[in-house]
Amino acid sequence: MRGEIHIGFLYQMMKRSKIKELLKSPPFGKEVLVKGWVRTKRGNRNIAFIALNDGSTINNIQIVVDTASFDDNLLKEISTGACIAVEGMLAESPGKGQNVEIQARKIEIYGKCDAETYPLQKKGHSMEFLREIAHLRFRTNTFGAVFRIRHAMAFAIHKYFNDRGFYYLHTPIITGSDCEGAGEMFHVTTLDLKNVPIDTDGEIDFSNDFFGKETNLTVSGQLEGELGALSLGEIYTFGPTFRAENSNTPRHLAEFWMIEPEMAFYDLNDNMDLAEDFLKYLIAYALENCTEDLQFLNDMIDRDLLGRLRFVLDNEFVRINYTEAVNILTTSGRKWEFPVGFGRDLQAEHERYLVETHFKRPVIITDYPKEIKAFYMKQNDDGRTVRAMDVLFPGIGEIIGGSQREEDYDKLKNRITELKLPEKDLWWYLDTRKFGTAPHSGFGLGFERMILFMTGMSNIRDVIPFPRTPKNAEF
RNA sequence: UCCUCAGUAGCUCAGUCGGUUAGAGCACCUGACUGUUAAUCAGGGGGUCCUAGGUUCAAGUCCUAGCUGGGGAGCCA
Repeated sequence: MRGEIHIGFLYQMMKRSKIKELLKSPPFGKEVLVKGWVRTKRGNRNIAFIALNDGSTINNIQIVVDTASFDDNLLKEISTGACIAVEGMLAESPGKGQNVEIQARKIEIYGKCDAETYPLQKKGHSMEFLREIAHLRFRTNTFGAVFRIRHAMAFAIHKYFNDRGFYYLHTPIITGSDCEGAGEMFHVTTLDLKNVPIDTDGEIDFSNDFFGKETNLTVSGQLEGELGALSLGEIYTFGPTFRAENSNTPRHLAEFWMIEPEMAFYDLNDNMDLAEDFLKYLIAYALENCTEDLQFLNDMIDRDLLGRLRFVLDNEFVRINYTEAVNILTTSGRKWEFPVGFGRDLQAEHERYLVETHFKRPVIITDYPKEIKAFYMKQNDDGRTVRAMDVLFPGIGEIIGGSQREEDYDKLKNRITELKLPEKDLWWYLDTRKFGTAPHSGFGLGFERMILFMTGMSNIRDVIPFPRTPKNAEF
Protein backbone atom coordinates (compact mmCIF):
# COMPACT_ATOMS: atom_id res chain seq x y z
CA MET A 1 0.00 0.00 0.00
CA ARG A 2 2.88 2.36 0.62
CA GLY A 3 3.05 5.12 -2.01
CA GLU A 4 -0.09 3.89 -3.64
CA ILE A 5 -3.00 6.23 -3.88
CA HIS A 6 -6.25 4.39 -3.53
CA ILE A 7 -9.53 6.23 -3.68
CA GLY A 8 -11.26 4.00 -1.14
CA PHE A 9 -8.32 4.33 1.23
CA LEU A 10 -8.40 8.11 0.99
CA TYR A 11 -12.09 8.13 1.67
CA GLN A 12 -11.63 6.00 4.75
CA MET A 13 -8.95 8.29 6.09
CA MET A 14 -10.64 11.61 5.42
CA LYS A 15 -11.81 13.13 8.66
CA ARG A 16 -15.43 14.06 8.97
CA SER A 17 -16.08 17.79 9.28
CA LYS A 18 -18.96 19.19 11.26
CA ILE A 19 -21.25 21.44 9.27
CA LYS A 20 -20.96 24.17 11.88
CA GLU A 21 -17.21 24.38 11.22
CA LEU A 22 -17.54 24.37 7.45
CA LEU A 23 -20.04 27.21 7.47
CA LYS A 24 -17.74 29.59 9.33
CA SER A 25 -14.53 30.77 7.67
CA PRO A 26 -14.83 28.03 5.06
CA PRO A 27 -11.63 26.68 3.46
CA PHE A 28 -12.80 26.94 -0.15
CA GLY A 29 -11.34 24.41 -2.54
CA LYS A 30 -10.71 21.83 0.12
CA GLU A 31 -11.93 18.25 -0.07
CA VAL A 32 -14.28 17.57 2.83
CA LEU A 33 -16.39 14.79 4.24
CA VAL A 34 -19.72 15.52 5.94
CA LYS A 35 -22.32 13.21 7.42
CA GLY A 36 -25.88 14.07 8.30
CA TRP A 37 -29.59 13.84 7.65
CA VAL A 38 -31.30 15.15 4.53
CA ARG A 39 -33.72 17.98 5.19
CA THR A 40 -34.79 18.56 1.58
CA LYS A 41 -33.77 17.63 -1.91
CA ARG A 42 -34.80 19.61 -4.96
CA GLY A 43 -33.61 20.21 -8.48
CA ASN A 44 -34.14 18.95 -12.01
CA ARG A 45 -32.90 16.29 -14.40
CA ASN A 46 -29.38 17.65 -14.45
CA ILE A 47 -28.69 18.96 -11.01
CA ALA A 48 -29.92 18.28 -7.49
CA PHE A 49 -29.57 20.27 -4.29
CA ILE A 50 -29.56 18.57 -0.91
CA ALA A 51 -29.90 20.49 2.33
CA LEU A 52 -27.93 18.48 4.89
CA ASN A 53 -28.02 18.89 8.67
CA ASP A 54 -25.83 17.13 11.23
CA GLY A 55 -27.14 18.73 14.42
CA SER A 56 -24.00 20.78 15.03
CA THR A 57 -25.89 23.92 14.03
CA ILE A 58 -29.39 24.92 13.01
CA ASN A 59 -28.03 25.75 9.56
CA ASN A 60 -27.87 23.23 6.72
CA ILE A 61 -25.07 22.87 4.21
CA GLN A 62 -26.02 22.65 0.56
CA ILE A 63 -24.81 19.62 -1.35
CA VAL A 64 -24.74 20.09 -5.12
CA VAL A 65 -25.13 16.91 -7.15
CA ASP A 66 -24.39 16.64 -10.88
CA THR A 67 -26.97 13.94 -11.57
CA ALA A 68 -25.09 12.61 -14.60
CA SER A 69 -22.25 11.47 -12.33
CA PHE A 70 -24.43 9.41 -10.00
CA ASP A 71 -26.63 6.38 -10.29
CA ASP A 72 -30.34 7.23 -10.60
CA ASN A 73 -31.33 4.66 -7.98
CA LEU A 74 -28.88 6.10 -5.48
CA LEU A 75 -30.24 9.60 -6.01
CA LYS A 76 -33.80 8.35 -5.53
CA GLU A 77 -32.88 7.00 -2.13
CA ILE A 78 -31.72 10.43 -0.98
CA SER A 79 -35.06 11.60 0.34
CA THR A 80 -36.06 13.79 3.28
CA GLY A 81 -34.86 12.14 6.48
CA ALA A 82 -32.26 9.85 4.89
CA CYS A 83 -28.81 9.70 6.45
CA ILE A 84 -25.87 10.13 4.11
CA ALA A 85 -22.13 10.76 3.98
CA VAL A 86 -20.88 13.12 1.30
CA GLU A 87 -17.36 13.67 0.09
CA GLY A 88 -16.72 16.61 -2.17
CA MET A 89 -15.14 19.98 -2.70
CA LEU A 90 -16.13 22.92 -0.55
CA ALA A 91 -16.91 25.87 -2.81
CA GLU A 92 -18.35 29.33 -2.74
CA SER A 93 -22.01 29.07 -3.68
CA PRO A 94 -23.16 31.02 -6.75
CA GLY A 95 -26.79 30.73 -5.62
CA LYS A 96 -28.59 33.01 -3.21
CA GLY A 97 -29.39 31.81 0.29
CA GLN A 98 -26.04 30.37 1.26
CA ASN A 99 -22.39 31.27 0.93
CA VAL A 100 -21.01 27.75 0.93
CA GLU A 101 -21.79 24.49 -0.79
CA ILE A 102 -20.22 21.10 -1.34
CA GLN A 103 -19.87 19.79 -4.87
CA ALA A 104 -20.46 16.11 -4.30
CA ARG A 105 -17.92 13.61 -5.58
CA LYS A 106 -19.05 10.60 -3.63
CA ILE A 107 -22.20 9.85 -1.66
CA GLU A 108 -22.78 6.94 0.67
CA ILE A 109 -26.21 6.19 2.07
CA TYR A 110 -26.18 5.09 5.69
CA GLY A 111 -29.92 4.96 6.17
CA LYS A 112 -32.74 5.22 3.68
CA CYS A 113 -35.93 6.94 4.73
CA ASP A 114 -39.17 5.90 3.11
CA ALA A 115 -40.81 9.11 1.93
CA GLU A 116 -44.34 7.69 2.09
CA THR A 117 -44.20 6.70 5.73
CA TYR A 118 -41.71 9.19 7.22
CA PRO A 119 -43.88 11.51 9.30
CA LEU A 120 -41.77 14.66 9.02
CA GLN A 121 -42.26 16.92 6.04
CA LYS A 122 -40.42 19.89 4.73
CA LYS A 123 -43.20 22.13 5.96
CA GLY A 124 -44.13 23.10 9.46
CA HIS A 125 -45.90 20.75 11.86
CA SER A 126 -47.98 21.51 14.91
CA MET A 127 -46.33 21.11 18.31
CA GLU A 128 -49.09 18.67 19.27
CA PHE A 129 -48.28 16.39 16.33
CA LEU A 130 -44.54 16.56 16.96
CA ARG A 131 -45.12 15.63 20.59
CA GLU A 132 -46.67 12.38 19.38
CA ILE A 133 -43.46 11.61 17.48
CA ALA A 134 -41.04 12.79 20.14
CA HIS A 135 -38.48 10.22 18.94
CA LEU A 136 -38.21 12.07 15.62
CA ARG A 137 -38.89 15.67 16.58
CA PHE A 138 -35.20 16.32 17.29
CA ARG A 139 -34.86 16.42 13.51
CA THR A 140 -36.83 19.64 13.20
CA ASN A 141 -35.26 23.08 13.32
CA THR A 142 -37.32 24.08 16.35
CA PHE A 143 -36.47 21.11 18.53
CA GLY A 144 -32.85 21.11 17.41
CA ALA A 145 -32.65 24.71 18.61
CA VAL A 146 -34.50 24.01 21.86
CA PHE A 147 -32.32 21.08 22.84
CA ARG A 148 -29.06 22.79 21.90
CA ILE A 149 -30.14 25.67 24.14
CA ARG A 150 -31.15 23.22 26.87
CA HIS A 151 -27.65 21.77 26.76
CA ALA A 152 -26.03 25.20 26.81
CA MET A 153 -28.07 26.17 29.87
CA ALA A 154 -27.15 22.98 31.73
CA PHE A 155 -23.50 23.65 30.98
CA ALA A 156 -23.77 27.32 31.98
CA ILE A 157 -25.37 26.36 35.30
CA HIS A 158 -22.44 24.16 36.21
CA LYS A 159 -19.99 26.80 35.04
CA TYR A 160 -21.68 29.56 37.00
CA PHE A 161 -21.56 27.65 40.28
CA ASN A 162 -18.14 26.13 39.72
CA ASP A 163 -16.67 29.56 38.98
CA ARG A 164 -18.05 30.80 42.30
CA GLY A 165 -16.82 27.95 44.48
CA PHE A 166 -20.08 26.04 44.81
CA TYR A 167 -19.88 22.25 44.98
CA TYR A 168 -22.15 20.04 42.89
CA LEU A 169 -23.82 17.72 45.40
CA HIS A 170 -25.70 14.58 44.39
CA THR A 171 -28.69 14.25 46.67
CA PRO A 172 -30.69 11.00 46.62
CA ILE A 173 -33.43 10.31 44.11
CA ILE A 174 -35.00 7.67 46.33
CA THR A 175 -36.04 9.12 49.66
CA GLY A 176 -37.34 7.61 52.86
CA SER A 177 -38.95 10.77 54.13
CA ASP A 178 -42.39 11.80 52.93
CA CYS A 179 -42.25 15.11 54.74
CA GLU A 180 -40.64 17.26 52.09
CA GLY A 181 -43.95 18.94 51.73
CA ALA A 182 -44.02 19.51 48.01
CA GLY A 183 -46.90 17.44 46.81
CA GLU A 184 -47.82 13.85 46.07
CA MET A 185 -44.98 11.36 45.66
CA PHE A 186 -44.35 8.27 43.55
CA HIS A 187 -43.91 5.11 45.59
CA VAL A 188 -40.76 3.06 45.12
CA THR A 189 -41.20 -0.59 46.02
CA THR A 190 -40.26 -4.14 45.12
CA LEU A 191 -43.32 -5.55 46.88
CA ASP A 192 -45.61 -7.73 44.80
CA LEU A 193 -48.45 -5.34 44.04
CA LYS A 194 -50.82 -8.26 43.52
CA ASN A 195 -50.10 -9.52 47.02
CA VAL A 196 -49.15 -6.64 49.30
CA PRO A 197 -48.26 -7.73 52.89
CA ILE A 198 -50.50 -6.25 55.56
CA ASP A 199 -49.50 -5.84 59.23
CA THR A 200 -51.67 -6.38 62.30
CA ASP A 201 -53.02 -2.81 62.11
CA GLY A 202 -54.23 -3.38 58.55
CA GLU A 203 -51.50 -1.11 57.16
CA ILE A 204 -49.04 -2.07 54.44
CA ASP A 205 -46.07 -3.88 55.98
CA PHE A 206 -42.94 -2.36 54.45
CA SER A 207 -40.52 -4.32 56.66
CA ASN A 208 -39.92 -6.81 53.84
CA ASP A 209 -39.76 -4.16 51.15
CA PHE A 210 -36.37 -3.48 49.52
CA PHE A 211 -35.37 -0.71 51.92
CA GLY A 212 -37.31 -2.09 54.88
CA LYS A 213 -39.38 1.07 54.99
CA GLU A 214 -41.68 3.10 52.80
CA THR A 215 -39.76 4.93 50.08
CA ASN A 216 -40.59 7.41 47.36
CA LEU A 217 -39.04 9.33 44.50
CA THR A 218 -37.75 12.66 45.72
CA VAL A 219 -39.72 15.86 45.31
CA SER A 220 -36.72 18.01 46.24
CA GLY A 221 -33.09 17.67 47.15
CA GLN A 222 -33.23 20.68 49.44
CA LEU A 223 -33.18 19.08 52.88
CA GLU A 224 -30.16 16.96 51.99
CA GLY A 225 -28.64 19.95 50.22
CA GLU A 226 -28.78 21.91 53.46
CA LEU A 227 -26.79 19.19 55.19
CA GLY A 228 -24.04 19.63 52.62
CA ALA A 229 -24.08 23.42 52.77
CA LEU A 230 -23.64 23.33 56.54
CA SER A 231 -20.12 22.04 56.03
CA LEU A 232 -19.09 22.59 52.44
CA GLY A 233 -20.32 26.17 52.53
CA GLU A 234 -22.00 26.54 49.17
CA ILE A 235 -23.46 23.66 47.23
CA TYR A 236 -25.96 23.13 44.45
CA THR A 237 -27.94 20.18 43.21
CA PHE A 238 -29.04 19.64 39.63
CA GLY A 239 -31.09 16.55 39.11
CA PRO A 240 -34.45 15.03 38.33
CA THR A 241 -37.42 15.57 40.62
CA PHE A 242 -40.78 13.84 40.69
CA ARG A 243 -44.27 15.01 41.52
CA ALA A 244 -47.26 12.68 41.32
CA GLU A 245 -49.70 15.58 41.15
CA ASN A 246 -52.50 15.34 38.63
CA SER A 247 -51.44 18.60 37.04
CA ASN A 248 -52.47 19.08 33.44
CA THR A 249 -51.01 22.41 32.41
CA PRO A 250 -48.38 23.74 30.00
CA ARG A 251 -46.14 24.49 33.00
CA HIS A 252 -46.10 21.16 34.90
CA LEU A 253 -44.33 17.85 34.49
CA ALA A 254 -44.39 14.73 36.66
CA GLU A 255 -40.62 14.37 36.08
CA PHE A 256 -38.61 17.54 35.78
CA TRP A 257 -35.15 18.88 36.55
CA MET A 258 -34.39 21.31 39.28
CA ILE A 259 -31.39 23.34 40.37
CA GLU A 260 -31.18 23.92 44.11
CA PRO A 261 -28.31 26.00 45.48
CA GLU A 262 -27.94 26.07 49.24
CA MET A 263 -25.55 28.50 50.95
CA ALA A 264 -24.27 28.80 54.49
CA PHE A 265 -24.10 32.36 55.89
CA TYR A 266 -26.47 33.77 53.23
CA ASP A 267 -29.42 35.80 54.46
CA LEU A 268 -32.48 36.43 52.32
CA ASN A 269 -30.93 39.46 50.63
CA ASP A 270 -27.84 37.47 49.68
CA ASN A 271 -30.20 34.78 48.41
CA MET A 272 -32.09 37.27 46.22
CA ASP A 273 -28.86 38.76 44.93
CA LEU A 274 -27.66 35.30 43.93
CA ALA A 275 -30.96 34.35 42.27
CA GLU A 276 -31.04 37.53 40.20
CA ASP A 277 -27.38 37.36 39.23
CA PHE A 278 -27.72 33.66 38.35
CA LEU A 279 -30.73 34.16 36.09
CA LYS A 280 -29.10 37.10 34.34
CA TYR A 281 -25.92 35.11 33.84
CA LEU A 282 -27.88 32.34 32.13
CA ILE A 283 -29.66 34.82 29.85
CA ALA A 284 -26.36 36.48 28.94
CA TYR A 285 -24.80 33.08 28.31
CA ALA A 286 -27.59 32.08 25.93
CA LEU A 287 -27.50 35.39 24.06
CA GLU A 288 -23.76 35.00 23.57
CA ASN A 289 -23.55 31.27 22.83
CA CYS A 290 -26.89 30.35 21.25
CA THR A 291 -27.24 33.29 18.88
CA GLU A 292 -28.43 31.43 15.80
CA ASP A 293 -30.84 29.15 17.63
CA LEU A 294 -32.34 32.10 19.52
CA GLN A 295 -32.66 34.09 16.31
CA PHE A 296 -34.51 31.18 14.70
CA LEU A 297 -36.89 30.87 17.65
CA ASN A 298 -37.41 34.62 17.62
CA ASP A 299 -38.30 34.50 13.91
CA MET A 300 -40.47 31.39 13.98
CA ILE A 301 -41.88 30.90 17.49
CA ASP A 302 -41.94 34.14 19.46
CA ARG A 303 -41.32 37.54 17.87
CA ASP A 304 -40.65 39.14 21.25
CA LEU A 305 -38.16 36.56 22.52
CA LEU A 306 -34.88 38.41 22.03
CA GLY A 307 -36.34 41.71 23.18
CA ARG A 308 -37.70 40.12 26.34
CA LEU A 309 -34.42 38.36 27.14
CA ARG A 310 -32.48 41.60 26.74
CA PHE A 311 -35.03 43.52 28.79
CA VAL A 312 -34.82 41.11 31.72
CA LEU A 313 -31.04 41.13 31.48
CA ASP A 314 -30.84 44.93 31.51
CA ASN A 315 -33.32 45.74 34.28
CA GLU A 316 -33.27 45.18 38.01
CA PHE A 317 -35.87 42.85 39.43
CA VAL A 318 -38.47 44.54 41.63
CA ARG A 319 -38.27 43.40 45.25
CA ILE A 320 -41.35 43.81 47.41
CA ASN A 321 -42.71 41.96 50.39
CA TYR A 322 -45.96 40.05 50.43
CA THR A 323 -47.77 42.73 52.44
CA GLU A 324 -46.83 45.42 49.90
CA ALA A 325 -47.94 43.10 47.08
CA VAL A 326 -51.33 42.61 48.72
CA ASN A 327 -51.70 46.39 49.11
CA ILE A 328 -50.96 46.95 45.43
CA LEU A 329 -53.52 44.31 44.48
CA THR A 330 -56.26 45.58 46.78
CA THR A 331 -55.83 49.21 45.68
CA SER A 332 -55.52 48.36 41.97
CA GLY A 333 -59.23 48.82 41.34
CA ARG A 334 -59.32 45.45 39.64
CA LYS A 335 -61.93 42.82 40.18
CA TRP A 336 -60.31 39.52 41.13
CA GLU A 337 -61.75 36.10 40.54
CA PHE A 338 -59.97 34.99 43.71
CA PRO A 339 -60.01 37.28 46.76
CA VAL A 340 -56.89 39.13 47.89
CA GLY A 341 -56.00 39.57 51.53
CA PHE A 342 -53.33 38.84 54.09
CA GLY A 343 -53.08 35.11 54.65
CA ARG A 344 -54.35 34.14 51.24
CA ASP A 345 -51.88 32.82 48.71
CA LEU A 346 -51.35 34.87 45.57
CA GLN A 347 -53.14 33.35 42.58
CA ALA A 348 -51.92 33.25 39.01
CA GLU A 349 -54.04 36.28 38.11
CA HIS A 350 -52.45 38.27 40.94
CA GLU A 351 -48.91 37.32 40.03
CA ARG A 352 -49.54 38.08 36.37
CA TYR A 353 -50.92 41.49 37.23
CA LEU A 354 -47.88 42.41 39.32
CA VAL A 355 -45.34 41.19 36.77
CA GLU A 356 -47.01 41.93 33.46
CA THR A 357 -49.20 44.97 34.20
CA HIS A 358 -48.08 46.81 37.32
CA PHE A 359 -44.27 46.52 37.31
CA LYS A 360 -43.76 45.12 33.80
CA ARG A 361 -40.60 43.28 34.85
CA PRO A 362 -39.53 40.32 37.03
CA VAL A 363 -40.67 40.64 40.62
CA ILE A 364 -39.34 39.02 43.78
CA ILE A 365 -41.93 38.75 46.54
CA THR A 366 -40.68 38.10 50.07
CA ASP A 367 -41.95 37.54 53.60
CA TYR A 368 -45.09 35.52 53.02
CA PRO A 369 -47.45 34.52 55.84
CA LYS A 370 -46.04 31.45 57.50
CA GLU A 371 -49.28 29.50 57.05
CA ILE A 372 -48.89 29.31 53.27
CA LYS A 373 -45.20 28.40 53.26
CA ALA A 374 -43.09 25.39 54.22
CA PHE A 375 -42.04 24.47 57.78
CA TYR A 376 -38.32 25.04 57.21
CA MET A 377 -38.52 28.76 56.38
CA LYS A 378 -37.01 31.23 58.82
CA GLN A 379 -39.62 32.86 61.03
CA ASN A 380 -39.66 36.64 61.19
CA ASP A 381 -39.85 38.50 64.50
CA ASP A 382 -43.42 39.60 63.71
CA GLY A 383 -44.54 36.05 64.42
CA ARG A 384 -46.70 35.87 61.31
CA THR A 385 -44.37 35.89 58.28
CA VAL A 386 -41.38 33.89 57.07
CA ARG A 387 -38.29 34.80 55.06
CA ALA A 388 -39.56 33.32 51.81
CA MET A 389 -38.93 34.59 48.31
CA ASP A 390 -40.65 33.81 45.02
CA VAL A 391 -39.17 35.06 41.76
CA LEU A 392 -41.94 35.73 39.26
CA PHE A 393 -41.23 35.95 35.52
CA PRO A 394 -43.42 37.28 32.74
CA GLY A 395 -45.33 34.52 30.98
CA ILE A 396 -43.97 31.84 33.29
CA GLY A 397 -45.08 32.79 36.78
CA GLU A 398 -43.03 31.39 39.64
CA ILE A 399 -39.65 30.38 38.23
CA ILE A 400 -37.79 30.30 41.55
CA GLY A 401 -39.00 29.57 45.04
CA GLY A 402 -36.66 29.90 48.00
CA SER A 403 -36.08 31.17 51.50
CA GLN A 404 -33.72 31.77 54.33
CA ARG A 405 -33.90 28.58 56.38
CA GLU A 406 -34.85 28.42 60.04
CA GLU A 407 -31.57 27.74 61.85
CA ASP A 408 -32.94 27.92 65.41
CA TYR A 409 -33.48 24.41 66.79
CA ASP A 410 -36.42 25.25 69.04
CA LYS A 411 -38.28 27.36 66.52
CA LEU A 412 -37.86 24.68 63.85
CA LYS A 413 -38.90 21.89 66.19
CA ASN A 414 -41.97 23.82 67.33
CA ARG A 415 -43.01 24.45 63.73
CA ILE A 416 -42.67 20.74 62.96
CA THR A 417 -44.85 19.95 65.94
CA GLU A 418 -47.44 22.61 64.99
CA LEU A 419 -47.77 21.19 61.52
CA LYS A 420 -47.88 17.59 62.88
CA LEU A 421 -44.96 16.55 60.65
CA PRO A 422 -43.29 13.22 61.51
CA GLU A 423 -40.41 14.43 63.66
CA LYS A 424 -38.84 10.96 63.84
CA ASP A 425 -38.18 11.10 60.08
CA LEU A 426 -36.49 14.51 60.40
CA TRP A 427 -34.02 13.76 63.21
CA TRP A 428 -31.05 14.20 60.90
CA TYR A 429 -32.35 17.54 59.65
CA LEU A 430 -32.88 18.78 63.20
CA ASP A 431 -29.40 17.55 64.19
CA THR A 432 -27.81 20.20 61.95
CA ARG A 433 -29.53 22.85 64.10
CA LYS A 434 -28.39 21.12 67.24
CA PHE A 435 -24.71 20.82 66.30
CA GLY A 436 -23.13 24.04 65.08
CA THR A 437 -26.12 25.56 63.35
CA ALA A 438 -25.61 28.47 60.97
CA PRO A 439 -27.78 30.99 59.16
CA HIS A 440 -28.27 29.77 55.61
CA SER A 441 -30.45 30.15 52.55
CA GLY A 442 -31.27 28.53 49.25
CA PHE A 443 -33.72 28.30 46.39
CA GLY A 444 -35.02 26.00 43.69
CA LEU A 445 -35.08 26.85 39.99
CA GLY A 446 -37.30 24.78 37.71
CA PHE A 447 -34.99 23.96 34.82
CA GLU A 448 -37.73 23.44 32.24
CA ARG A 449 -39.49 26.66 33.24
CA MET A 450 -36.24 28.48 32.69
CA ILE A 451 -35.89 26.81 29.27
CA LEU A 452 -39.44 27.90 28.47
CA PHE A 453 -38.49 31.48 29.20
CA MET A 454 -35.22 31.16 27.31
CA THR A 455 -36.72 29.67 24.14
CA GLY A 456 -40.13 31.34 23.90
CA MET A 457 -41.75 27.92 23.69
CA SER A 458 -45.21 27.85 25.22
CA ASN A 459 -45.61 24.28 26.51
CA ILE A 460 -43.21 22.71 29.00
CA ARG A 461 -43.65 19.35 27.25
CA ASP A 462 -41.72 20.80 24.33
CA VAL A 463 -38.56 21.74 26.24
CA ILE A 464 -37.80 18.31 27.73
CA PRO A 465 -36.93 15.47 25.34
CA PHE A 466 -39.44 12.94 26.64
CA PRO A 467 -42.09 14.52 28.87
CA ARG A 468 -43.75 12.56 31.66
CA THR A 469 -47.21 13.84 32.46
CA PRO A 470 -50.41 12.26 33.81
CA LYS A 471 -51.39 9.37 31.52
CA ASN A 472 -48.28 9.77 29.39
CA ALA A 473 -44.96 7.93 29.71
CA GLU A 474 -44.42 7.07 26.03
CA PHE A 475 -40.85 6.77 24.71
C1' U B 1 -59.29 17.16 39.41
C1' C B 2 -62.71 21.35 37.54
C1' C B 3 -64.23 24.64 33.32
C1' U B 4 -63.93 25.14 28.08
C1' C B 5 -62.82 24.08 22.87
C1' A B 6 -61.59 20.41 19.44
C1' G B 7 -61.07 15.25 17.02
C1' U B 8 -62.73 14.44 8.92
C1' A B 9 -56.61 11.87 3.86
C1' G B 10 -49.61 11.30 6.16
C1' C B 11 -50.01 16.90 7.95
C1' U B 12 -53.13 21.56 8.39
C1' C B 13 -58.10 22.29 7.75
C1' A B 14 -63.23 23.20 5.02
C1' G B 15 -67.76 20.50 4.95
C1' U B 16 -74.23 25.18 4.46
C1' C B 17 -80.75 23.68 7.19
C1' G B 18 -79.37 16.33 8.63
C1' G B 19 -79.99 14.62 2.13
C1' U B 20 -77.93 10.55 -1.89
C1' U B 21 -70.62 9.67 -5.01
C1' A B 22 -66.88 13.67 1.75
C1' G B 23 -63.37 18.24 -0.44
C1' A B 24 -58.90 21.78 -0.53
C1' G B 25 -53.74 23.06 0.31
C1' C B 26 -49.33 20.75 1.50
C1' A B 27 -46.87 15.92 1.56
C1' C B 28 -46.27 11.35 -1.46
C1' C B 29 -45.97 8.87 -6.60
C1' U B 30 -45.33 9.71 -12.16
C1' G B 31 -43.78 13.13 -15.85
C1' A B 32 -41.67 18.10 -17.52
C1' C B 33 -37.83 21.71 -16.53
C1' U B 34 -29.69 23.47 -17.23
C1' G B 35 -28.39 26.48 -10.26
C1' U B 36 -32.70 25.24 -6.72
C1' U B 37 -34.00 28.12 -1.87
C1' A B 38 -40.99 25.83 1.65
C1' A B 39 -38.27 25.33 -6.28
C1' U B 40 -41.99 25.58 -10.19
C1' C B 41 -45.65 23.31 -13.77
C1' A B 42 -49.02 18.99 -15.31
C1' G B 43 -51.25 14.43 -13.88
C1' G B 44 -52.24 10.41 -10.20
C1' G B 45 -53.10 7.43 -5.80
C1' G B 46 -54.81 8.12 -0.84
C1' G B 47 -60.70 8.17 4.13
C1' U B 48 -62.51 3.09 10.55
C1' C B 49 -65.27 11.29 9.34
C1' C B 50 -62.00 9.38 17.54
C1' U B 51 -64.96 5.06 19.98
C1' A B 52 -69.66 2.93 21.63
C1' G B 53 -74.68 3.58 21.90
C1' G B 54 -79.11 6.48 20.46
C1' U B 55 -82.73 9.72 17.40
C1' U B 56 -84.15 9.63 12.11
C1' C B 57 -86.64 7.36 5.86
C1' A B 58 -81.54 9.33 6.00
C1' A B 59 -75.97 11.19 10.60
C1' G B 60 -69.27 13.68 9.20
C1' U B 61 -73.49 16.94 10.77
C1' C B 62 -78.29 16.04 16.16
C1' C B 63 -78.31 13.54 21.44
C1' U B 64 -75.73 10.56 25.55
C1' A B 65 -71.36 8.37 27.53
C1' G B 66 -66.30 7.53 27.04
C1' C B 67 -61.23 8.22 25.02
C1' U B 68 -57.45 11.57 23.23
C1' G B 69 -55.50 16.47 22.52
C1' G B 70 -55.39 22.08 23.13
C1' G B 71 -56.45 26.40 26.29
C1' G B 72 -57.83 28.26 31.27
C1' A B 73 -57.97 27.16 36.75
C1' G B 74 -56.14 24.55 41.08
C1' C B 75 -51.55 22.16 43.07
C1' C B 76 -46.38 23.86 42.25
C1' A B 77 -40.90 24.51 40.07
